[in-house]
Amino acid sequence: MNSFSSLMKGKDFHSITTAEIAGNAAVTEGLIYKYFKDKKDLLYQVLGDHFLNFTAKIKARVVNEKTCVGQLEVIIFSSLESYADNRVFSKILLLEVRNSLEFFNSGAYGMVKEYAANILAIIEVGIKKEEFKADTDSYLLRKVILGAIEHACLGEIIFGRELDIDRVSKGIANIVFNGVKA
Amino acid sequence: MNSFSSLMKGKDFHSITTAEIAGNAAVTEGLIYKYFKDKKDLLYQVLGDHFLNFTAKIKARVVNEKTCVGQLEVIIFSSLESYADNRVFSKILLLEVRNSLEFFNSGAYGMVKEYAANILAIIEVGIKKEEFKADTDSYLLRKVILGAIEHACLGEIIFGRELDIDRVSKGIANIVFNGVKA
DNA sequence: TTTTGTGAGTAAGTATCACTTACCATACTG
DNA sequence: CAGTATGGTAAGTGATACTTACTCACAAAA
Repeated sequence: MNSFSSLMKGKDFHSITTAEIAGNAAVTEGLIYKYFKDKKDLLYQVLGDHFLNFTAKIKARVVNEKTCVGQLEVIIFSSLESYADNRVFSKILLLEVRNSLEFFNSGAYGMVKEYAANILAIIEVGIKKEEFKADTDSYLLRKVILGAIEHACLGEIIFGRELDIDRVSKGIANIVFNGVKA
Repeated sequence: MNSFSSLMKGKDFHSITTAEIAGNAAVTEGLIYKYFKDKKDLLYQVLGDHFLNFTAKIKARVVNEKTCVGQLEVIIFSSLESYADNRVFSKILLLEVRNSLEFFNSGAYGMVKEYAANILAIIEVGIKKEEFKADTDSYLLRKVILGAIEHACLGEIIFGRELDIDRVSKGIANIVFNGVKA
């Protein structure tokens, strides 16, 4: 998994060969298949590993926030931060796993679902506590937030652009919470 | 291209073989390489084809709208509609092409850039015309809109869920323009 | 002390593909 | 009619994900 992770820093999943992974780990190709069902399974397990840290960090920060607005702001900031700090993680999650249906039966996807469910719960509490408008569509709000986060990172991941996490996270929160209409 | 397109309805890019594409088109594998540099080039050309219709439809509709808010609403609605009506197009654009850097040198990506540039231009006019707050970050607003559109379609594309285009497009516009804070 | 079982590891395949090469035939064009 | 694109094929080839059959170390059991 370490060998694969470090190779992912430099190229995409498809252009990394099993021979390379094995060579880089100083074992033979066959051994990979003692521990992983196939190459994709290795990918999903590496993603799952990263996702554990990702959610742990977010959870630890969210508990310090009293308001739902504050909690969502923390989630937006922390997500952007994780994506920016961890290229391999974000490359896998945003660019590599989605094109194959297998992923959605993997353990890693279970964690994604949990993360998403958590956001939804916060939004629903926010509506009850009247922080948000009563007619807010919670699923849709989640989509807008998640979509904005992911799209904001794409340029950084694909072209290696710099991302001003603080500015972008505040900007997204501002648009979503207050709107842009004059 | 037709043969490949119809195969894409059922499975993902990687699990479609050149033999299948050729067989389905009743030609031999070699012929594919007379017209396309490689398998990915075929993918990009199919995407480019679809993208032409996509942008044509949007442009025709946008000219009928006077306000920038109205224009953006039309873009959101039309984008969702195209994604929903054309599974192959959206699968390719949202799930298949991004994982490889080659795409960003392809002609299809040029069209994506144009579409994105168009949205940015509308936002900037909107700021000047004071439809939007003066301190609106136009790039960020575009990211939020595009991210929301794309994320809203993912469930539909991946799991085949139904998408209520009218409700979702109105919902996205409402969140982005008016915000959700009570 | 002997036996048995198991996990770590390997070497040498094999099947599948994307892609190439060397041809063939037909229609148009100067 | 010669020459040359154009549309097409058949038969490779090399890379690569995955498999198989095997060794070895070593620990627990007998």
